[in-house]
Amino acid sequence: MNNKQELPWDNPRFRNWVAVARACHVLERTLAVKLAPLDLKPAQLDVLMNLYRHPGMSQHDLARKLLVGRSNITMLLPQLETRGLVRREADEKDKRILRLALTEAGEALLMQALKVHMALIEKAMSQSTPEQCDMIGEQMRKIYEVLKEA
Amino acid sequence: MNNKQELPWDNPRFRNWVAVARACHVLERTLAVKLAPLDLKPAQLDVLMNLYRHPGMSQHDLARKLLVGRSNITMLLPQLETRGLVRREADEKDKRILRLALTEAGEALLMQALKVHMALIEKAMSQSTPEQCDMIGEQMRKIYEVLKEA
DNA sequence: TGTTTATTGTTCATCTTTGAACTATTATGT
DNA sequence: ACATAATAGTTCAAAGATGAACAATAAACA
Repeated sequence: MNNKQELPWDNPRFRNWVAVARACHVLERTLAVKLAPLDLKPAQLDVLMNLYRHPGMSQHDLARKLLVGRSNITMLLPQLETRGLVRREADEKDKRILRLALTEAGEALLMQALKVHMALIEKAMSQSTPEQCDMIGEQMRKIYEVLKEA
Repeated sequence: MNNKQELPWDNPRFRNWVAVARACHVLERTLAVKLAPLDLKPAQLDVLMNLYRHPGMSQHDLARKLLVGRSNITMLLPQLETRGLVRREADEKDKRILRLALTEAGEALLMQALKVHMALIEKAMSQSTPEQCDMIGEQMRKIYEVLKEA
């Protein structure tokens, strides 16, 4: 029995995916540093971004979008609410649900943070041609679809 | 002053990078689930993989490879050492350094874990043609190089 | 209607991760 | 040689993430 059949490192798919993971990791890390002056962490930025795009989301919806547990959201939101960045109000029809939205301050801070985030992504993705960039996005969306219900 | 200049979501680079991040996140999450039967976490697998490829590494080297702090390694290794997966021995010339290597058991477990990891990556990357796959890897390596010293 | 099942959000104990301060050892510069 | 700086690893306290158990509410169904 040959345990070393074909080492993963000889497999292009493996090597290339490792590169993807490393690029992600280093960008996330860099983002955390650049976001520090705004007193914002990547996870918090993710929340603000999603609330901007989908105002009125429930915490459950948000958790699913962010691929984290509901308890994570519960722990994350009070910080943002206390800072006056996020508003939380009970749904009229379904008293279980809390509807989430950005405040003006939240939106303003988001815009600042987006500049930082955008600059970083520009730096990263400007390595590729527009065609390459779109192709990468397309493949990644496929991967997400394939894996999300596995 | 126009705060909404061009919203990031209108920018292909932004949207495509978000897709990359999401794909990474969901694959990492799935890997954690599939690795659970081996009582191994993704972070631990990363350690085993690196020690397999670079036996004799120091903890400092390992931390840099994994993009984590040194203290993280200090907390991570004793678990693996106690389970008999990793060996740690002092360097002769430089008494500060601990040289790391896999044990036989560590290598055996790594091979099992790699099958799981490989299967997952196959599932993800088989969405793309070999050319697309290589291109993605190439671009991601560029991104890593650009960002790692920023 | 009344009972059972699902869903939303919270709590809590546990495990990770992190960075700053610390010790021990080696390198550097005078 | 001696003082200073740099490096490897550890410790520790604080912050984050996770999942199971729970309370409140709503939905399903008999």
